[in-house]
Amino acid sequence: MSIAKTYNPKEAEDKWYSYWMENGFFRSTPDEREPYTIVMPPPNVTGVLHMGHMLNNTIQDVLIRRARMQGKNACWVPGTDHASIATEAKVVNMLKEQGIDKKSLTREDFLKYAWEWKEKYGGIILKQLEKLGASCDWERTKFTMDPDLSEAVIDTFIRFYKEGYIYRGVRMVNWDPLGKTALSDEEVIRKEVNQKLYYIRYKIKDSDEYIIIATTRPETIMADAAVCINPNDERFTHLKGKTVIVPLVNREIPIIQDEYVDMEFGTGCLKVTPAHDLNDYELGQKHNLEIIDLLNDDGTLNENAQILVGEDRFIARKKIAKLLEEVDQIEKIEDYKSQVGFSERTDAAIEPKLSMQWWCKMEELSKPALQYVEDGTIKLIPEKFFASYKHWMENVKDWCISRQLWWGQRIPAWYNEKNEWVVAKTEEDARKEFEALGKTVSTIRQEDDVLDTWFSSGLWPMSVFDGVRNPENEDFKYYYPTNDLVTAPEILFFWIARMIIMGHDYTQLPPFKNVYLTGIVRDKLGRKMSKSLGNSPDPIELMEQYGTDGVRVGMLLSSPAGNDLMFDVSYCEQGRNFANKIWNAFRLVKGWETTDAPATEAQKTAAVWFENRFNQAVAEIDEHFANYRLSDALMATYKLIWDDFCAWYLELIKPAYQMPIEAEALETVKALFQKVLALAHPFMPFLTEELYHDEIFGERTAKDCIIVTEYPKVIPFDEQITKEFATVQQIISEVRNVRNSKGMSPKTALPLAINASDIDFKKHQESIIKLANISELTFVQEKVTGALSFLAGKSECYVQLAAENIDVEAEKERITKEIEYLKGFLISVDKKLSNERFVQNAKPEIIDNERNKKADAETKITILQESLSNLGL
RNA sequence: GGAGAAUUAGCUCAGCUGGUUCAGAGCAUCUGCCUUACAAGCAGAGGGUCACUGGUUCGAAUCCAGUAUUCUCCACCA
Repeated sequence: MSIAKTYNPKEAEDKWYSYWMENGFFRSTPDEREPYTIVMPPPNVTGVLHMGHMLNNTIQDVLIRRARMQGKNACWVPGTDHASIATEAKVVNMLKEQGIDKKSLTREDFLKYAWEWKEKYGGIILKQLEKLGASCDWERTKFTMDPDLSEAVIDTFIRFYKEGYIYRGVRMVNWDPLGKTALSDEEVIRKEVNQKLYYIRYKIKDSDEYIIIATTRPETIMADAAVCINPNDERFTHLKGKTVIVPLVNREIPIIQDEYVDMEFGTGCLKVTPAHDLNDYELGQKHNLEIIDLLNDDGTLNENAQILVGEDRFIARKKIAKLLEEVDQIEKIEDYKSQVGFSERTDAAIEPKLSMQWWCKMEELSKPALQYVEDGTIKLIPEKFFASYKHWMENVKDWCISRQLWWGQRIPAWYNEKNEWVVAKTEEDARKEFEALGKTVSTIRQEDDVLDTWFSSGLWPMSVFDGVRNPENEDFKYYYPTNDLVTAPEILFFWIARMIIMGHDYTQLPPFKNVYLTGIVRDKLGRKMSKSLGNSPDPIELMEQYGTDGVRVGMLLSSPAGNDLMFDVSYCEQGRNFANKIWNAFRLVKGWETTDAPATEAQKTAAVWFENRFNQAVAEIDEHFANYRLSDALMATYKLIWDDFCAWYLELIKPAYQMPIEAEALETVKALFQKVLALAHPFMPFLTEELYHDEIFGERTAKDCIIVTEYPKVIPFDEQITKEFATVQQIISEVRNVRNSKGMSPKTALPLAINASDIDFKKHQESIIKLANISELTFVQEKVTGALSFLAGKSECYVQLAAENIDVEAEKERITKEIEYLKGFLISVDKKLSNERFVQNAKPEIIDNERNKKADAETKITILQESLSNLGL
């Protein structure tokens, strides 16, 4: 036999992936079948895929493959996301490394580089997904900046604008001085940072007195508009109505009063800098203060600062502190920890900044989106995420949707020479708009504003089917709403909430029914896998090493929904071993010669049992899938194959060495083998397809592939068969144990007697028991003396050994121990039963159960005690 | 500061509405085996006061309260 001893994944993977593609098995077009749709969360084109993507897409592939096999019209739409700021930051960096400054480029030139980047990395990503075995409909591959998707984005902007959800206004925004763009609240990551708290003396005008103010940001003092105290603060009553002098620039500012100020914190005095702090801004509005913006877009000081103009804000901070020290206006400096916002993408410290931006009103829009999840129209899996979803939805603020970038969909606003503006899809429309408003326009222009990436990905489930531009098209009507969305909990607000909001606004429907939230892939130490830590294995390398199927199994084995996954390569090893196990089971069957004979009694019994066990497992697996417990579904499959199929069924029907197998038994095992493979296919697509096509299973037509073969259906099974067989398994196990404990070789045949007075297994199972290398099997009506005994169910079994092999003392001890345990057990049962309150309160079936336990234990004790006394003979 | 979750074997996790699936699984460990599909394997074995303290109950890993530890999300205190 020339078949390899271990499974070699490489060959099978390349072969079958292209075969599936060539035969269009991933393709989906609307037909009369029930659709099953998943849209892939589009990975960013910022780089290559990491383990989190791999897990995510493996889950999606398992779901889609299973649905496909179940006869549904399975459609998995792949794609990538342009990831506006993230990609632009990467491209800018890449250019910088080549010595090119973004500023030196025109918009068009820059976009050319960006598109090149997208082609390169988008391509790598799609290749990685192929390697993973992802069975998506590649002909539907979309990119969030494809012309049709971009048009959908622009249409939506205009729609929302007309509906009154989008407006333009000057607000405090999160400004990223590195990306030089505004950010939404969600794109700001707060981190605790060690800072200094500077206590600065402000001189009170016409007085020798100073007032001391604590701040972490001395570089902003030149923009101070007031000093604020709490009106209830008695320490400062005498200062009411006075003014103070801002140090260094000697500007006079008022002392105002507001209860906002916390008397306990710092010195109880607050400097108010409306241009550079959200709270100060609000205070400034309230008290009508001057707004002095002293920062440029890139975080350097502008001429409003008067001093240190052009200096970076962090350098300026130190220098200001020094200057203040020189004029003796620093009281003290303390170490201080506080939360500072950082840009999610560029990691620059965020600057609160007043800026004209586009905003999306969220309050109205978010209501139906909350409703869907609240009433179960959309199910979050696991449910625990509902609480934070609800909280976010109920407290959502307006969404800043404009970004000062080039890479993205341009905001369709047009400006005339007077800076008046209209919203319109094209320049032509814009001119008409202006005309209609009676405004002159000679030159018309757009600004460098693009839309937040999440504005476009929010449309994803609709736009991939062209449902925004053309809601009546066949694809959209057929595939939408989609079924399952598989993604990370981190983007619950970024993405999921916005898809629901936008989907509802367009269609009055939820965009999907179930949201499966996967965990974060962490390393063994519990750290999130990241490039910077270098603790993330390269997924491609892993697949090379363990096989794609092995890696898929490895990832799924340890990832219950919503829980983080402590990833370790040992899981992949387990996956590889499992693939190998199936491979070798196949080798065994393939190696059998046949003889034209009917199956033996034992083979028939084993087959009946396994088929029943199989059906039982299918039901369990189905249940697990219904609850999105994929790791449990996989484990059930794993155990069915490894324990039941290989360790029991195949061992039981196996002919003696180099003997042929009965043809009938072989046919049965082949049929069952194929069913088992079908069950495993969603998890291990390549191995199962490879084996499915082996000649031992007969000729296959070109389209007869496991990927589209029928997935095992849930059919009734007989629990009694499983139970009876369990007794047989126990007997075989015990006999092995006897050999093991006596140091005998498995080849030693032993005689076995079973006390059939209380037989709870069928006689036809005799044939199975004999397979445990039993020299003589007898059924007796009474005790057998001078033998090792054990209980299987309620039947006592005896293995007759030569006297020297029986250690009477050890046997006595063993049996005594068992009796003691049973007696203790009996006492606890008796205690319950003699407790009046128990008998009164417990449900009747519970009481019955206790009575049965009691009877059982008593019987066993009797049997064991007899054995004990027999030992003495 | 607020909210949520978790804590069960060495590791990763199951244990639904309290009572034989109640103390489980996989991996790892240990002991035998290179037995003729597979040492990436086979046959066995050991291993847990169910974080802690109370409460409810005839009965608690399971329900309640508190404590401790850990994690996640949200939040503008200078």
